[in-house]
Amino acid sequence: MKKILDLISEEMMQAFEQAGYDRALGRVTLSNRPDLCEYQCNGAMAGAKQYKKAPIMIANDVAAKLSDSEVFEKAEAVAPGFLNLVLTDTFVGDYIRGMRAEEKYGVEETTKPQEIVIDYGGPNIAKPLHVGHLRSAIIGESIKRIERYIGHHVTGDVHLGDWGQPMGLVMNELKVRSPQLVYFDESYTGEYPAEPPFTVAELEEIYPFASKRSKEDEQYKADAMACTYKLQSGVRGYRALWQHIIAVSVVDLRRIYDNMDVTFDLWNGESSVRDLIPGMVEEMKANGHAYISDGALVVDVKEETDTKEMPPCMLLKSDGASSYATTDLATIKMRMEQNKPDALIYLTDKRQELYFQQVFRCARKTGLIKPETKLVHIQFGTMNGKDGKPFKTREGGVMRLENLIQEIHDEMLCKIRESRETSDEEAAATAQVVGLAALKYGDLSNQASKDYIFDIERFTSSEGDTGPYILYTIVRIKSILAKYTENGGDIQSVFSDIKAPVNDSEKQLMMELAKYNASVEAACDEYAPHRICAYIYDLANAFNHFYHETKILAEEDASKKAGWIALLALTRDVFETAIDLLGFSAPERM
RNA sequence: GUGUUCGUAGCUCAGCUGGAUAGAGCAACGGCCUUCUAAGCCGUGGGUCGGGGGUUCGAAUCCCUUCGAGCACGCCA
Repeated sequence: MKKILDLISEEMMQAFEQAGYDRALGRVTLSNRPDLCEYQCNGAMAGAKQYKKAPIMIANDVAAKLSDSEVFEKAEAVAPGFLNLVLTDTFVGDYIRGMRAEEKYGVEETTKPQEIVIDYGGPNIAKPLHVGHLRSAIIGESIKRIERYIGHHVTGDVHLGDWGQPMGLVMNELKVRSPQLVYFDESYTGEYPAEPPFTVAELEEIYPFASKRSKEDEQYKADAMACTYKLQSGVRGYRALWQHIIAVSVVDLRRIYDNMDVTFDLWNGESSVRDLIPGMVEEMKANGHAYISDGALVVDVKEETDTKEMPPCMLLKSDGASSYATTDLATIKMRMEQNKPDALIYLTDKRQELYFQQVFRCARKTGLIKPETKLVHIQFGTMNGKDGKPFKTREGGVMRLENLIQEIHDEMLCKIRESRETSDEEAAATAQVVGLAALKYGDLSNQASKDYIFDIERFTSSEGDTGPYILYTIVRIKSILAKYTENGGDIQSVFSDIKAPVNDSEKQLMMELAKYNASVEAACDEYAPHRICAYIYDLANAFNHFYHETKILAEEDASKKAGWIALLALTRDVFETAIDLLGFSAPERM
């Protein structure tokens, strides 16, 4: 279905053409003076030079051609040369009825579905998720859903950090605490126990402990590095123990991500590509891209047009160990082989911008990817506290993601208790749903690339541009529809009874609904979930205004009422689809 | 130092390829519940768009400059 702005522009372009002007001047935009008109066209002013005519004369010529338009109720030329436009009720009503008839409410699926791998989440094994992991998970999940909705084939990969020094640290500490474990007996040849010798809680306590000690104790650090080496070189017991660490961690990670409605198709990690690294490095050496510089093996990624220093991409450190870039490059190699992607998307903190430039250039230069493969780094800003500095706990430490979610949940529960009587069970369930929406909406409504201030009070409030406000609006619609059904109405039978709007607030609501396809497509093209947030916020305002002005269930004119119920059902469906793209859902009541 | 992002109302943020009086929300103040969820709606006050130049009929938006802040700059991931 064409976008409403395109349809209107088409009508306007015809008028420009008929009046003897360049049709390209007929592009229409949303009005920036809603008190004067709904849409506007500034083409007459843009064309003034070209035709050596006063803009207002051009505008008058064009307006004359639109006097009997079926699209424009009013097309008025105003000084100095604006064309102020108001749509006909019929045109708006027809457009909305058209939306209702389509499965995706006017959004057109792409004609060229792409294979996309999106790399987000990025948790580390044996380390608890903290607030730094929040944005990657939330934004990545939303972008994945949006790209899928538009028709691409998307694979989400969590890309675990499961192969570096942290693994050695944890294993070494386990060895210090329980040297008798069979995993450390290198002469042991039997089966290893199926049960892990530790719990998640222990694991999470061990890592920070070991990390701290390794910075103070040289010998300890050396032992840990030896453990890392034994793991990476495949010593049986260490591999078995490592498997346990991964298994225990992943169960816990899945639980937390599940609670956030974040799901991954692949749970690959850095270790998944360990066997690809030597071959890849050899290849890069052989084809002359990689060379030794300051003892390290690097690939030059400078380009002529660079205005800044561009350090080379490092494949092997001077001690011969692989680095972050090496596993990322090997992962690209693996994905090219397994997924044959048209695009690879990464979500990380914006501080990694330069790093990803290096990796991307290296991948292109060395032919790891096809020339037409898109590499996209979506970078996001920091989540800050009210002081504008990176978010910390009251004690000044890094806050665990679980604790953050718990705080939101508790705050939400409080608000529910204040506003209405419910069972404990329902209150808890509602707090869960609304809290998640508050958190996700609070994050996604900001432009991803910018830092933002995390404020529980603000995010959980139902006033203003917040998740709870959106959900409350949806709940109001659902409530009316539920009552309509209770009173014997059948929503399905009036499904497509949408009529031309009868009052201004209804027309405003319809015009907001009509922007759905353009908003979703913009969000998709720009990888910008905040576009959808802005859209549903406007939609919620338009609906609440309409709701206030119009008594729907009390309406006696059956045909009018049927039209409104149909409009409400569409509004609800658009809302619920949109919030699903953002990664949350609405309760039935709140 | 080099590069990069940013600076819009007391606070948090919009502002699409330059266009008519710079928009929301929060906070403040004032209205609206016997009628579909008041977690709502309506209204009022509040801005030299960091400063200074320039391009343009027209600049928050484009260019230059200056001040201020964040971030990144080969062996951490």
